[in-house]
Amino acid sequence: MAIAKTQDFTKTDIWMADIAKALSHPARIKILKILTEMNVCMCGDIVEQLPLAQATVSQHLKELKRVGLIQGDIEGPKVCYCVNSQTLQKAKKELDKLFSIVCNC
Amino acid sequence: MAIAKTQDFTKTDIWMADIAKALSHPARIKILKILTEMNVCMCGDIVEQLPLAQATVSQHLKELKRVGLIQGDIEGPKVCYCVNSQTLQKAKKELDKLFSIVCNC
DNA sequence: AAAATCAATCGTATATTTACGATGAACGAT
DNA sequence: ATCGTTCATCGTAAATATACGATTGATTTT
Repeated sequence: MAIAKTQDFTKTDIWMADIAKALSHPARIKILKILTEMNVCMCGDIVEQLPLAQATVSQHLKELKRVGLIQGDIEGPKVCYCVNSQTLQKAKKELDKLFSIVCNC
Repeated sequence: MAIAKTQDFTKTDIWMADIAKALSHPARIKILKILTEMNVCMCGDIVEQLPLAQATVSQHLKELKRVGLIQGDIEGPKVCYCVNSQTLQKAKKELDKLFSIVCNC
């Protein structure tokens, strides 16, 4: 094996990249905003505000759920989505750290 | 055409998503850190610090260049890469705005 | 001029992402 | 029990991303 070649990425960098990936589609950024604006937050409501089919929106919600940026609570036939402030705060903190390293800002 | 269905994403959300996409790989996050740490910043130096082939690193650099997060100045046979503070600052600003909306943080 | 160095690009394989219609599962209402 | 609502999942197609070896082009060194 090579010397430095084999060194893997840090867990933090991997996590950071994963969060960034979740944010890497305008629909998902918009979804976060919608969830913040609205009191009620069913999938249908979100679909109405996006130029995408229900199946596609559901997929985007799944991706946001995967990294913990949102959560969905089942209420009968509906699912009430909301942002997960804890994960968002952690993401903000790590992003701040990254930006303070790479651009002193 | 439908009522709300056709409304497109905002330019800001698209830009934000694009920046996030550029950050959505641990190698690219690591590259930004390497470029910050090092005075000299040739592609070869970066390749040495990553578990990836030269061609792959070049591809990642291209993606970072695409969104303007880094720039590469040709110096003879070498290319001196460095972060673009201006874009990074703008990204930070927009991210801060997003986070203040979606999580009050 | 020839050789060496550096990095982009080409060609290619594989995996992932994005999008949609259709279907299915869960639940409330009738 | 049946029907309507809601949303996840399935199946699938197309596009994009990731990775690498090989090649090419540019430039410096010999």
